[in-house]
Amino acid sequence: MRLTTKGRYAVTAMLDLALHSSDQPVSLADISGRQDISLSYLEQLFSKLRRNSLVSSVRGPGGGYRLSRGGHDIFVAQIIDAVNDTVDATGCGGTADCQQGEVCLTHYLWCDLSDQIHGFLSGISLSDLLEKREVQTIAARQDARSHKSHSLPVTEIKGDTLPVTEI
Amino acid sequence: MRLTTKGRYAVTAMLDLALHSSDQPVSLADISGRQDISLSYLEQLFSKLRRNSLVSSVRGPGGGYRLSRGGHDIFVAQIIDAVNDTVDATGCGGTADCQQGEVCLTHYLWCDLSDQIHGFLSGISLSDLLEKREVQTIAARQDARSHKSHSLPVTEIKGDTLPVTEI
DNA sequence: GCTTTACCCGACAAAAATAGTCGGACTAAT
DNA sequence: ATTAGTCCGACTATTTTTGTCGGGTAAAGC
Repeated sequence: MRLTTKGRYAVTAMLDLALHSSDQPVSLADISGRQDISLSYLEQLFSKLRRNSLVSSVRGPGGGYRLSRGGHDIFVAQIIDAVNDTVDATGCGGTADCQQGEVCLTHYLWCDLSDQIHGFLSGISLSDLLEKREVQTIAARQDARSHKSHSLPVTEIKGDTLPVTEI
Repeated sequence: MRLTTKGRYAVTAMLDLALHSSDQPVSLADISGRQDISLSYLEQLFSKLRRNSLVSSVRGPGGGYRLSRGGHDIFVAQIIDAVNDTVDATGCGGTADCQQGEVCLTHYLWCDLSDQIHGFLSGISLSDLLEKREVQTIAARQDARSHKSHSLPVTEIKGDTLPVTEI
């Protein structure tokens, strides 16, 4: 599993889709305008998302895309996996053509971590993200009403020093 | 936070360092040989790791690198942050020059996820990974002794379908 | 002191991934 | 028929990754 801007675009687009879901499907042009992602790039991404049956498409005028199922049943890991066409970059491709025991050791160490991250992201659904935001939006509004500070209403998970800019 | 092969190299190298720690520092040439990472690339990575005081260096013959502190006090997130020199790729660089409300909304949604992942990786130390591996190595040995099957002794976290190849 | 072994550092270059373009299909509603 | 949209492949530009090269500097051992 990799975590790049490509995955971010995909997740963002899916969130946009979840956010604007109604009886009408959402066109890529809309998403492109709202999220500032190029239309053609979105086409590439949604082609993969559709093949992984995360979205369904409606062609013709008034067409667009819909989530294939409820947001509570679509997980971040699935989205990222869908657009990242798994290039096995471990050298030893699972089939244990791993040469010296040492190499394999740390290779497996990394796989563990990879699995942990994947498992973590498999537990976060689109709905989870939306609900979280819902709560925070309200909180921020209340906060703004009371003392209009607190410029970045972002969840603080562990009291870290990280800048909240980039994943 | 991004998750690419660069970060994997860094974590792998740090694990190697933790694994071979003794009174003698470990040379990059050793790590390069064991982990099959080019020496010059390792130099680049360790330059950043040193500047982030995750490792300390000893120059001259017999020199090399050491973990700057115990493995239980070095976390995966720190390593990945260190080598990934944070390029703020959100467009709106935190200072809220984010234009239309919509854009900001999903932007923040993504930041949430980013923070969650970061928090998750901030909770995993080098020691955690090593201990986990320790347990599994023993388990695999026992397994091999009994019925010599079970070719990939990797933790199954959530009964996922993912191939255990790449993070 | 000299040599050797390492870290250090910046500039450069190849390769890969990302991001985006273009042109042309096809589909269905109006 | 026209039009608004998805679809699709090929092509290109940009950026990031990955690695090379050449030369430094510090310290140990002779």
